Parts: sequence; structure tokens; C-alpha cells
Amino acid sequence: MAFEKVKRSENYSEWYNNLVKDADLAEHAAVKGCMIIKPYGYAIWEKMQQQLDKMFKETGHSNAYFPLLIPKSFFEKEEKNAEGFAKECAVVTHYRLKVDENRKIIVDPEAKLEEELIIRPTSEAIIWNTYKSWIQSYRDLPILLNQWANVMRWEMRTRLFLRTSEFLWQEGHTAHANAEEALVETKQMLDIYAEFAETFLGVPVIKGVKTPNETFAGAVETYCIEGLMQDGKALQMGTSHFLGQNFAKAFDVKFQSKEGKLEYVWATSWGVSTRLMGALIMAHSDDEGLVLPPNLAPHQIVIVPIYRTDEERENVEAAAKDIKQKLEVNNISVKFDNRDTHKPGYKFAEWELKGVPLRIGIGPRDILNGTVELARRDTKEKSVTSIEGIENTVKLLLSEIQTTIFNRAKIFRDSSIHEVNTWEEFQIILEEKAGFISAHWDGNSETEDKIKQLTKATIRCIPLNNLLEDGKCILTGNPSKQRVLFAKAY
RNA sequence: CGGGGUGUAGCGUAGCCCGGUAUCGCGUCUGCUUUGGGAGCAGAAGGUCGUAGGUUCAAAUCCUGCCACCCCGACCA
Repeated sequence: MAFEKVKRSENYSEWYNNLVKDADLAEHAAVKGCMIIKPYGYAIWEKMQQQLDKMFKETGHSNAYFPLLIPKSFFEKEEKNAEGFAKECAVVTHYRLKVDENRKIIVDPEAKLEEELIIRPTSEAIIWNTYKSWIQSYRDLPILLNQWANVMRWEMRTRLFLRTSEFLWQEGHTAHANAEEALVETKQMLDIYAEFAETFLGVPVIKGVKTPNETFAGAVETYCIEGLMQDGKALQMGTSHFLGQNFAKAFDVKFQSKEGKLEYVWATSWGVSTRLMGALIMAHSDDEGLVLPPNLAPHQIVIVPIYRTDEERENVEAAAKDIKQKLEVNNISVKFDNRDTHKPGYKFAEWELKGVPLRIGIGPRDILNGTVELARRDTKEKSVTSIEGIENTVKLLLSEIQTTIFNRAKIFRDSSIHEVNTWEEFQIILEEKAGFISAHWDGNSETEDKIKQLTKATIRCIPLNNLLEDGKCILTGNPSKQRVLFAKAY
């Protein structure tokens, strides 16, 4: 365990990398750009999955699974989609290895595939090729599917959780009889993502729509939720795409309407990934380690026993087990850390590093008084509390911690949105304060490119609840009807 | 993919310039004392020096290829 840690304020990215490793969330794999998600990190991801899965099912979606490999010819069909991903696809060309004269394993040149297979960077192609055979009539619609899967994008520069070559995600793919219904679906899923981000991750997000430059390759419109990390950089935390009839046309998916006409199907797709782990880490953690929101913490509370003699140990552990049971009956997940190999101080530090929201310290003194020491991870506050009714105290505290974490992130986020009206100010804010910049833009893609080139800032989104307001483009001075949100992003 | 840097015990490192078989700390193991904020003392174990070649009597050290990571850039739903 590292005693001398790099602080957030000194080197944010080193702090992040260290935290991911020290808190036992993930580590680099032997393969470039890939990661091993360790049990503690995976437990958090599972909590995210459980909750999202529940929300998807509550809105009528079912899970299914499509193959990892996509024939190249399928992939080519939707041109923009193919183009958008072409540069980062891993390709399977052979199906067999063999041992050569030198007893080395080599790719068997005899086993070359007729048609190369693409390791999915996303599944629209294989899924729409399938939907073609599933859809004939308006009675077959809508199709509301989701899949939990891994995808691969051969990224040039990777960071644990934020951008890895292989990552885990869910991708929803729906098919509808008309544009309105598909749009409602697109926005519904965006709302679900936003609700999940704020209620569970405790990260406030801005819902918006992407500019054409940032729209998903193959989509008509891309909606997104954007979060702000503690270093002032934005993170795209989820996207929901209105795909129009692009994929239906590419894969020739038509249905006969009530009126008897043949029409192309309307589509959406939406996804969030293990990148949310990155958001969770970067939004809340501090120099002592991870700070987990109670709604996603694998252990919501940890009990650390304190004792000297065997007799004390027995008494303390009996009391601790009682408390554990009381809490568990109330659906609180409890870790009883009764390892005899470490001292309490060590355990305190370790569980802080791992972000457990609440900690109970219980020793002989407490047994006499009928109390425990309760410590909050988010505020570092400690208090002595009666064992009697502890379940209610803990419940209350957990929900308070969830709120506190969210509010803290929201105050930071809100104070990091800067309304800017001049190009000079734009550059200064970006340099000195980072965060979001709300500024006028003339709606021109070239202007957006130029701003990116000059400052590295991109338009994160056009917020959904945007007020219309006449103004002048921050760069060109051309007329503009609304402000958009700029930021440097991950 | 371009530029720069790094790779030595489980982790962090010294040694590399100037070649002679590897330093220190943490952790691990054993024993005793400890336990309310990262314990102390004593002893011990642990190494293909990222990897494959080359130069040399001799390579962690010099040279070349490759692999991986970090930073900057380009790229990136």
C-alpha cells in the first residue's frame, strides 16, 4: 500500500492511475490497451449492471445476445458507420494455428478465411442483418432489445476504464414503425441514463444533443449525457442515438404498415460502458482514495473490531455479528473485517482507500457503553452512536451520504459552467479554470473544428433545455440563436 | 501512428554515463511483544535485471529488433 500518494492537485492523471490500481479496481493486461477488472472493481460494475438492467426491463426491454464476430460485408453496408469505425477494427483473417518445423506455433496459411470477420466495435450491423429476418409486418414492431457485451476498438491511446481497447457495455437496439416512436425511445433511454447517473453514480449530468461533427457514425441524431470531472474536464457518460431509417435502408429492413404500404423501419441504439467506472472514480474520490456512493458500493458499511485479549475479541466479535445481522435484515450490505492479520489503523486506511461509505469501529469501551464509533467516508466525520437502533442510524446516514456526494459534485459542476461572450475570455477560462463554457456558436462545423484546433475544446452538446437567445459566435462573430457547451473532454 | 520517457524480487527503487552476476525501503515468512488511525524487535526467504538477438573473456550496464506502460501530439459513439 502506498503511504506517500500523489495528490489530485499535483498530478491528476497519475493520481487517477494510482487510485485505480491501489483501490484494487483494475490493472493492465498483457495485451496492449486491455485491462483486467479485478473483483472489487467488477463488483461495482455488477451493481451498475443490476440497476441499469432493472431500469431497461421496467421500460419493456429484453436482453439478447449477438455474436462477437461480424462478417466484413455486413459491416460495409452502412457506409458512415463503417467509415467511422474502420480505423479501429480488429480483424480475424484465419481460423487455425499449426506447429511449424521449429516447433513454433504459427498461423496456418492454409486456413485463411474467405471473408474476414470484424471483432465488433458496436453491433448495429449484425443486429440489423438479423432484424431483417424478424420483421415483416407492423405487428412485429417494436423490437426492444438490449445486450450486455464486450466490444473492441483499437484505440491509439488508452487509459484504464476511460478508454480501453476492449470494454464492457450494454447496447440497446430498438426497431419501430415510425419516427415519433423511435424518437420517444431515444429520449426515454437518455432520461434513464441521466437518472441512473445522478441517483446512483451521484454524478450530475447535462442532457444534450451532439453537433453533426460529434454525432455517432450512422445516426441522424445523437443525444448524450455529459458529466464534469474534478479536474474540469468533461466526460461523455452515455449516448442514445436516433438512427432514423439509415440501418433499415442499409440492411433492407421493411415492414408492411396497417395501410398495406411497405416502409423502412425506424431505429435507435443506446449504450453506456465501463467508462462509467472512470466517471465514478474521477467525480468523487479524494487524496485518501475512492469515495463510493452508497447506492453502488459493494460494501455499504464495514465493521472493524478492536480488541487486545482473546476474551475482548470474543465479546467484540459477538457484538459485531449482532450488528451485522441487524443491518443485513435491513438490506444493508455489510463487510465484517475480522482479519487478525492487520491492526485496526491499517484497516481504517484500507477501507478508506476502497471508498466504503460508512465504517463502524467497535471495541471493549463500546461494549461497556453500548455504543460504536461511526465514521463517514465522504466527510471524514466520526461520531459515537448507540447500538440500540443502529440500523436506523445507518440507513439514514447512507442516504445522507448519497445526497451529500451528489450535491458536492453538483455544486462543483454548477460553479464550473462559465458563460462567456468573447474569444479572449473563452481562451482564458479554458486555460485557467477549465469546466464547461457556455458560448454562442454559429452552427458551422468548420467553426467547431477551428475552435478545437486552437483550444482542444469541443462542443460537448447543445443542452436540451436550452433557452433561445440571439448572440454572436464566439469565434466568427456570425449570428447565433443559442449557446452551446464547450469543454475539454476525455 | 509520430515525438519523448520508462521497464531491475509482490510493490516502489539504486546501480547504467565509465561492462566484472544487483542496493535500499515497503510487503512476505518465522518467533516474541503488540492491537481505539497504516505496530516494534530479532531472524529468514524471495531475482530469466521486459523480451529476442548482437558486441565482449565477461552485459542490468554498450548496440539492434520486438513487447508493454507513462507523457505530449494526431486519432477517438
